Amino acid sequence: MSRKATNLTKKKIFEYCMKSFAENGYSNVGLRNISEGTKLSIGAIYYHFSSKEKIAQFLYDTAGRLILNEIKTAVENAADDREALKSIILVLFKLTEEDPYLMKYVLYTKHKDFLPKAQPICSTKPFEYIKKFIKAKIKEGVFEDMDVLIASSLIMGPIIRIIQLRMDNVLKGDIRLYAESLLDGISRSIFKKQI
Amino acid sequence: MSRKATNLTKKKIFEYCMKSFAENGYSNVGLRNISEGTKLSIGAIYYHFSSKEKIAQFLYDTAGRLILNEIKTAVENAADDREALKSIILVLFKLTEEDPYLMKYVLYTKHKDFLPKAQPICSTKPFEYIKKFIKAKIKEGVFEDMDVLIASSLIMGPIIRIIQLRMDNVLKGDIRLYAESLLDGISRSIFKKQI
DNA sequence: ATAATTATAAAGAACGTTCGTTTTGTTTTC
DNA sequence: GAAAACAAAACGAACGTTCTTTATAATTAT
Repeated sequence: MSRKATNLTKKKIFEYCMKSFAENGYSNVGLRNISEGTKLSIGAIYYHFSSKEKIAQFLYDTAGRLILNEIKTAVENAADDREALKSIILVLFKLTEEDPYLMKYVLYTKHKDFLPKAQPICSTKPFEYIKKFIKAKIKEGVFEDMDVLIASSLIMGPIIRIIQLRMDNVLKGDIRLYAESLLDGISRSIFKKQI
Repeated sequence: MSRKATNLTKKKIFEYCMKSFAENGYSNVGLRNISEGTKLSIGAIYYHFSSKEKIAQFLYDTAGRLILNEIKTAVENAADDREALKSIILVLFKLTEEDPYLMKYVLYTKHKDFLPKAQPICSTKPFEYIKKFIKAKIKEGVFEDMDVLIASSLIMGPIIRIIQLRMDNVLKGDIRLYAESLLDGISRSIFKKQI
């Protein structure tokens, strides 16, 4: 089956580039690096991707889609609002622990460097979805009444920061252990007080 | 005055590179770009900096020192703890508005890409200083008792996030207008409740 | 069913550019 | 006239991409 073989090599390119771009930066990874790392010829790589930029494009789209799906199902299956928030934290923390290169690629790579019409990370699909969720909760009166971007920053800011601390190896252990404590802090900052 | 002329051209290189690295990314800015942008020859640039990497190194150190000083004086002159926190926010927001390229360079540039033994942003001097401040406040019982890195994330995470939203032009206006609202949120998450 | 043909997949050398750096030379400044 | 400041050409290496060739698999014809 040639199709299967094709997909396998494409996956090999995908995985190596995700890892290498995340670790070394897009500009520091050349076609010859990719060729060595995947044990494929440059010709083979160009057979599957028409340019280096297309690889990055593909990584970006795939990563975005994956994260969005994970968050979506987590939020939709949550019992209440606090659980939904917890789910978001845990999904992102889980991805950080189990697929760190994906997370590094998404959060660290300056996509503007190679994607011509770059949408900043914060305008990407997963974050747009979360923003909508927050907007709804403010309208419902669950969250304190404030600018949605402030609320979004109060929620996502600390989460992303912890993830970065983990990726920079400042935090050495599994960050899922911090989820509850972080959730407490975030909750205090945005949930409306009970009277 | 030859020394003065030297410092002027060095400053010209400094300022153009700060702006250009921040906007286009270190790897996308070549010596020929710098030469054009500064109206200096490549030889002149190499007379002042022994390598391209040294320029980035110099920018990094200068920016770090500048931010640290601004934060230090702001915190030391604050009347109380809440004011200190507010000062940190306002100093960083002010820098974002008045020196956006410096802020972009510090927050966006992947320093690991060109600085061999890269210390992550979070371990940089200004952030270390803030971490110490937070640690003290936890010990004093001013902040809730929690892991210092969690507290640090709850404080710095939202601030940095707002700054990024501004730099990505998602937030269009002066972010200092959001300082109070952000401070409220952050305060709720970390200050110990009064009984 | 086997042979011929055609796509597909992969290899690797070669191309033209651009990169950071070096070298050599010229103009200033004291 | 010596040192400092700048200019500009040239260097080798590395870059992304293209081109030509070869092996393998799939399809068709006999």
